[in-house]
This record gives sequence, C-alpha cells and structure tokens, in this order.
Amino acid sequence: MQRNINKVDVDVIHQDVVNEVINQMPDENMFLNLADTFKLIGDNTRCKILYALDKQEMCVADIANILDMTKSSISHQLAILRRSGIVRCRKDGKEVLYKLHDEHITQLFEVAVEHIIHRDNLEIGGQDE
Amino acid sequence: MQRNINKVDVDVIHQDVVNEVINQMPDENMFLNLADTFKLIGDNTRCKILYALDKQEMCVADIANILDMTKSSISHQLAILRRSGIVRCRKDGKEVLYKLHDEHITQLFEVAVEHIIHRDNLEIGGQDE
DNA sequence: TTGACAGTTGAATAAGTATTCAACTATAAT
DNA sequence: ATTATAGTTGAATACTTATTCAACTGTCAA
Repeated sequence: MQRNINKVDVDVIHQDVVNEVINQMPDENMFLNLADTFKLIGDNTRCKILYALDKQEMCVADIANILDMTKSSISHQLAILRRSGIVRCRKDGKEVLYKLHDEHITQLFEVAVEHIIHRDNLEIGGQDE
Repeated sequence: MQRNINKVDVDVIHQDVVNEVINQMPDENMFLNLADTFKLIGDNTRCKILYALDKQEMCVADIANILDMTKSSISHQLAILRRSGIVRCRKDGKEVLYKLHDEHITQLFEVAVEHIIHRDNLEIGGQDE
C-alpha cells in the first residue's frame, strides 16, 4: 500500500507487526474497488432490486411494483447498477428489461445471509466465544 | 415482503411475474440486515482495517500507522465495527488489541476480489458474451 | 502524585447520496 | 398526427456519515 504525507498522530508501537502487515496489504486501488463493490450492494433498495433480478429478468415498472416505489427512483438506482456493470438491460418495445449480469453477486448475498444467521444465533445463545 | 401504502406510479405490467417474484422475496428485515452488512464493509477505511485485522491482532496505534490516519478516526471506525460484532477487543495494559471476529468477512472479501478481477478482465477483453 | 501515553468520545463540519419532482425522449396504438 | 405509456434524466431536498478537533478516561513510570 502506498504511503503519503504523514497524518498519523502517534509513534509506532510494534514496528515489526506494522511492517509485516503493510507488506501483506494490497494496493490502494484494490481497496477502492472493494469498498465501491460493497457500497454498491450496501443499500436497501439496490439489495432488493438485485435479489429480484436474480430470480427473473424484469421491466422497470414490475420492479417498482415489487418494491412499492416510484419508477423514477428505481430507474435512478438501475442506472447506478448498470454503470457498475452488474446488471444489463435490453429494449423490448416500450419496455426496458433488466437482468443480473454477475454470478458473484449471488454468492455475496449467500455468504452475507450465512453471516447474519450465524450472528443472530450467537446473540440468542449468549456470548460463547 | 410486506407491502405498505402504495407509492407506485404505474400499473403492473406483468402481474404473473410480479406475483412470482414477490413470493420469493425475503422479509424487509432480512434486506435491512443485508444492506447494513454490506454498508459496514463498503467503506475504504473499514475495508483496510478489516483486511489488516484479518492478518494480525493489533492495537489502535499500529492500525493508525498502517493506514496513515489519526488514532481518533481509527477509533471511531473500530467502535462501529465493534458494535456490529465483527471485531472484538481486549485490553493489555495501556493498549487495546483488536481482532477480527467473523469468518464470513474473509469469505466476502475473497468473493469480491474474484468479482473485481473477473470484471476487469471483461473490460480489457472487450464485451464478449 | 505527577506526567506521559494509548485510546475514547461528542460536537461540528464537510462530503456523499437516495428520493422526489417535473420535464423530457421514445415507442405503440388509435 | 395525436395521445398514452414506459422509462430516463437533472436539479433540489433531506438525510446520512467520515473525519477533525478538543477534551476526556485509564494505565504505567518516575
């Protein structure tokens, strides 16, 4: 990871640990991509849209109906998803049909659902380890 | 998924499709949890912190050094991660040592990295498929 | 007990963003 | 041609949130 002007307000506590971890860190660009990817999915509306499009190719009006929202807000969110490349669309007469175009998104949802279930189980069961 | 007051500004285009997808949608709460989970990881600073803590248990000052940021901002972000339960901490003298406490986060990173690499390959190779 | 250090915290600021609204384009039907 | 419908888009608003700053707590050493 690239190091710039020093913003740190402390001396290093464990220089060896710091050095070792710095060597294992990917570059700044990879983190920007990672954060952007999660940010993209990290919105209630976009979560629902992606989940719905994973089941079925659909037009904007249908998605708006399923999510109980306006066409405009759905269209705005679809534009964001389209620009990022994780959904594709095609015209069919007056309609525009959207579909999911990324097998990894489904995987991310599956892992996250596991995470949530696991976390909630721990909460109910109390703090064992 | 629960349906409330109607915000939709369109009639349903394909009622059968809409009904089928609605039946497959998880409840609102699951989507809130999903979005919150991704939102948590969807930040450049928190991405780096989690990635670093995945390698090594560390104190706040070390993390601040690795990310080249102030202790204060790191501490704020660690508090968010701690509240969500994906990191744990323990005191050791004057230091507070943090570590990752969730095996799924590592998995999410791995899938997301695959996604990014796959996406970038497609961009370079042009629009095949 | 005094000083130094590691970390936390609350308030303020600044930057980002989701939704709304209104105006717009494009396609289809009469 | 005209009208209705599906969808897009830009600007405005309201809301969220990351970082900074300053003051604070708790722990260790002298």
